[in-house]
Amino acid sequence: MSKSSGKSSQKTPQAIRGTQDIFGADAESFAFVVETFERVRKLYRFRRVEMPVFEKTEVFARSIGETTDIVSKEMYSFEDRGGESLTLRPEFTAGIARAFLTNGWQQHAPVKLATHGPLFRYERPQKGRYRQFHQIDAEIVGAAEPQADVELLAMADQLLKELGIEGVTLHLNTLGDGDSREAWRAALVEHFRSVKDELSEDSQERLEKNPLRILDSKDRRDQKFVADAPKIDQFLSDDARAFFDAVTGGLDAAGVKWTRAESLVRGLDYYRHTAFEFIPDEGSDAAGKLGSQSTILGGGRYDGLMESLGGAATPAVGWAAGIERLAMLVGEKSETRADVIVVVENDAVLSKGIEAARKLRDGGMAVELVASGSPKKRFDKARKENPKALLSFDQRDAFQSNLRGDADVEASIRSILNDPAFDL
RNA sequence: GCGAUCGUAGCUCAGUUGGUCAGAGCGCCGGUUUGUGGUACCGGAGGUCGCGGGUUCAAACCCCGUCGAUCGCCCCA
Repeated sequence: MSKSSGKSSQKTPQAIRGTQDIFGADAESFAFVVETFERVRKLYRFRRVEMPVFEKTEVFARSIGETTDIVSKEMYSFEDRGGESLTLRPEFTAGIARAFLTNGWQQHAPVKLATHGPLFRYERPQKGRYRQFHQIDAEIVGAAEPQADVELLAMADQLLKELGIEGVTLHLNTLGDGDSREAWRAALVEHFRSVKDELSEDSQERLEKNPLRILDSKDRRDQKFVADAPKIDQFLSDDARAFFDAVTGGLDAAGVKWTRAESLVRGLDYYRHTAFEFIPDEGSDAAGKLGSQSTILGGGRYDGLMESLGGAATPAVGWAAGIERLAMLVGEKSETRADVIVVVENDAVLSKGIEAARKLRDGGMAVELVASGSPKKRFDKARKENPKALLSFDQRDAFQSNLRGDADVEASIRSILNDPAFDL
């Protein structure tokens, strides 16, 4: 904005609530998370998949569960010009299931898939929570065996380690198979209904909508009833029991530390068997950085999902993690230093600066060219950036150059600009 | 949808019981030191103190509304 033009009378539009413009150190942390995920995912041979950001609304409505908050009030839905209801994806799993069915990926099953990108949920923004947020996601589709759960969790565990995130523990539970889950749910409803009047207002409502979530309640009034609520273990079929034992046994073999969380349930209707969340330990550094958003990676098995979309029964297991939350835990990632800053101290030698910068970049060096502003201040400006080497060009009586910096970088520069014209 | 806190230059913030309170640092622009130098000095641009009402002789400061941000509840990554 120049002095003569002054301020425009136009009002600058504001960013949409709950969206973010990520820049600088935060953007570096974000990129570090994604790059680490990409690296680890390849170690486990998960295949990259790109998904559309929006789908027909029914993809999410039918798979996630009509009564969940996500579907009933948190979706970004709109009609396209043909009058069809479309929705910006609130999660990855439903879209992946749809893609699996419509593209005939059964032929690849079991298939390990990984993706990442933006998701959208119409919620109140707060710490670590946005309306447009970003996740990394991993799924194994078409694998019924507990070994798939183990592999998936081992990858998650290794990812967190490679991100350098400490003080986080895998909380693990089983919801049993469909019948187990329903029996348990019925018993829970009965248990809590008998003390309904003593429950918190929120939990009285949960009793009708989503009784399993009463187990998660933070309200003191609910906790004593949660303690002696029926446990899923009482309702597990032999198969479900064996499945869970196989998962925990595999985790031990893989060296993944875990803890049983009997009251851990996930909000979405499609989960069966394994449910898990990586949660910061109480009082840990990580817990402090995340505020009230405690789960950094969560998922489970969703054997019933494909059928809800009209496909054949297909077992699958997956997880997702919020990139923003992970980025808060990986610490400051500073932007990389320049290898060289080329300073043009006199505009008469500008072309020489441009030429040198290009040649150095061709040679694989990260180069910044400083050639604007007060000529006398360019050098100091470059020094402040703390490059590995500093190359300055000037023209007084004659062209002259000056190079100083780390010995090895200096040597590379001299060999790349090995031309008398640069006077090195 | 509900609650709490906050909203002063591009950025981070000062502004005492309402009366030179429109400021500092950083950043930006220009200049000095006639120089091979990350330091210093001088000067400049830039703000209707989120917006709109109200109280008052007088409001950035008090009251109401509104918008926005932040944090929390619900829910969830």
